[in-house]
Amino acid sequence: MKSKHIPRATIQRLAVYLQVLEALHGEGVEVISSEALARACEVNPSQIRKDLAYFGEFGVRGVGYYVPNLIDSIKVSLGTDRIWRVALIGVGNLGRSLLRYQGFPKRGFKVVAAFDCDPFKIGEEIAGLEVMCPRRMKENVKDLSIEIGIITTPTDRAQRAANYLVESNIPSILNFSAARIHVPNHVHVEYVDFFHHLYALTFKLNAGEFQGHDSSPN
Amino acid sequence: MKSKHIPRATIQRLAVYLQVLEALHGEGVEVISSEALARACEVNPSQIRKDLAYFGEFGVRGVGYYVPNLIDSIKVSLGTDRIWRVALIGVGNLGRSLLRYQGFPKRGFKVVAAFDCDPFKIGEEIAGLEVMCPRRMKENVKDLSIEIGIITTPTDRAQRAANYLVESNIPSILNFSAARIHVPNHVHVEYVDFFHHLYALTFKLNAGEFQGHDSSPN
DNA sequence: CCGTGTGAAGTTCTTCACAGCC
DNA sequence: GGCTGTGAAGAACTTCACACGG
Repeated sequence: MKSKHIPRATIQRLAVYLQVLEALHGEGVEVISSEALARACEVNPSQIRKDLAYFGEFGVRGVGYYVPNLIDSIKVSLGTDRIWRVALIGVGNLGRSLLRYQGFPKRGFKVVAAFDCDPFKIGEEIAGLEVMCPRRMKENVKDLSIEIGIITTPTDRAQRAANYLVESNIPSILNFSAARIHVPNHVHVEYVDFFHHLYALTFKLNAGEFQGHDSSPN
Repeated sequence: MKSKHIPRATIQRLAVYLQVLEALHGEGVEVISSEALARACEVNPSQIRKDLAYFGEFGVRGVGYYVPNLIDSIKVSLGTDRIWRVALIGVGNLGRSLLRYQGFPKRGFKVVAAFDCDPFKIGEEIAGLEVMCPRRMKENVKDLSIEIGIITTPTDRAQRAANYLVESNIPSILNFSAARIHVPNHVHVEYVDFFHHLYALTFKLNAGEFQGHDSSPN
């Protein structure tokens, strides 16, 4: 199986497999079957084999998957076998936290530019980066080959931030603001909002009230 | 259509509709058709009607949806027509940011307890909450009727944090750590990890390289 | 013999198309 | 006339079941 359309859910699961595999590798696990990995990830074993099959044949029949190999293969599949260069726009609380966050490099990302339109913030240095004016984004970013823009502005500034990123030819956007943003078709957008997950919980909790709380059937 | 199984994707979309509707209401929009809302949310109009139909008949044929009504109906559907009480465990950078975050009340949540096992943090006051020892969680939480626990510990402490929450009879968990956690069946878990979204972007960017960057066909 | 890789079957979710109602 | 609500059709995703190969 090769180069068909790949479900979005597959990509999300690959990210989960990767995390779990790295934890297992840290514990010294060298080989794992789809069944064991499935238990750890709480998915169906066939699902794992199918997900991996989109990208190649990484396992050994009768044996399983060699963990370090599989980690590398998934990284290649997801495109995180290299460092992606990121710009951030919106240096509020969240923006600052992300700029200071240490975990980007080992996951394959590097923040190389920060923008905010507040004159009091422009020129400030955070985590080794000087905050710049977004009006000059295009020229400042030209030689940085930035592939991802992160929006951490307030809701009402998000669309303007997106416009700056698009004008600067940044081909993809991770949007932490609560606003829906509109961009040309060739620009990829992902939304991050943990309230969506909270709503998923409140919905399930509400539903559970009618069905009664029976305990785990094990 | 009533009380069938409701797709998880529907819940996520309802959260999006809610955000967009609140923005529109702020702009003075009083009535909206599924088609107009669909454009704003970038989904199919039938999808919206179907999603809403799971919960009732909120529209008027020939007219559309009355925006304030629809906002209220979606809140009831998601269970955010009231305040949910939340406990947080893990007072690191992320935990502190969340404790200080002002946006919970208007989305229907209130953080009422904070825990960390670091003796230097226990007793510290953050945003009006005293950090407590998780070993005493069960007794401290008994009369707080907490329904959601948020895990913001480092990866290697996440399972222990989850155990404390489960022992304290907190029925649902929002996990910001990178660890998969294992809990009894009756406990609901949601995972928040923005790297999943970054991987979705790197995957699409990689895929695009082979197909070439053609511009928006509009 | 065991676990992967994969067509086929099964299930779930989305979109269509139109009846029903304001 | 216009837009919702919804059964039916269609598309997408997941699971099964077994052939294949180490």
